[in-house]
Amino acid sequence: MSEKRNMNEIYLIGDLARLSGFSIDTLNYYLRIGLFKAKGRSMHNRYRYFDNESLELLNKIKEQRAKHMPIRYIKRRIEDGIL
Amino acid sequence: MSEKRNMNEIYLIGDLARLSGFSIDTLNYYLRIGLFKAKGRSMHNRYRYFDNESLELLNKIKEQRAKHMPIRYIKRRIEDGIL
DNA sequence: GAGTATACTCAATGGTTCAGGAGTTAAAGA
DNA sequence: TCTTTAACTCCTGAACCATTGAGTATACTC
Repeated sequence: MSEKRNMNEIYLIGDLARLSGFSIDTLNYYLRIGLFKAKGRSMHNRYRYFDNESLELLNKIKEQRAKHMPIRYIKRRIEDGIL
Repeated sequence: MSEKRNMNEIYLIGDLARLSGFSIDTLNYYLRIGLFKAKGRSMHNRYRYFDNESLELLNKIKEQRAKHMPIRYIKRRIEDGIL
């Protein structure tokens, strides 16, 4: 009942933008610089898929950015598994 | 290693068409008449998601259609859990 | 044989995604 | 102050998806 993990939702970038509050442009930028990655991709049209884990990460990124933490530091924290 | 189930792939209709051999038009028709259903949908753009289970069902449908089994019978078999 | 049903197939419209590149604004550095 | 850098933001073109409605070929029914 109170399980929060594994809702198994799937999102495309537009959903992720709506749910995270970031603009699609910002998300594309973040993807371009490798701040976060898609969980999968359509082989047919290269559309990217995301899930709730992507969303959780974006929420953390949002918090950090709200505190003016530079992206390069956020990126390192993610890579180091701290975030 | 030899697990065949739960590959966790996600497909859009174009992928499904390529993988199943049905045309997108045919798949849209099958969806329209309810022969099979999408596993999910983007709330943002209403794109439909499918998975390997969808693909397996389509392969069964393909077999039946190859034997000229009318769609209404196939549909009933699916509903009855026979197929 | 004419009419109907089945199973697609095609076409049009509108919104979405991607990739790439260029523009912008504010802050930091020299 | 002038120049860079950071972090977006905007734009374009090609491909894709959804929906709707109309067209078609074959099979079935009367």
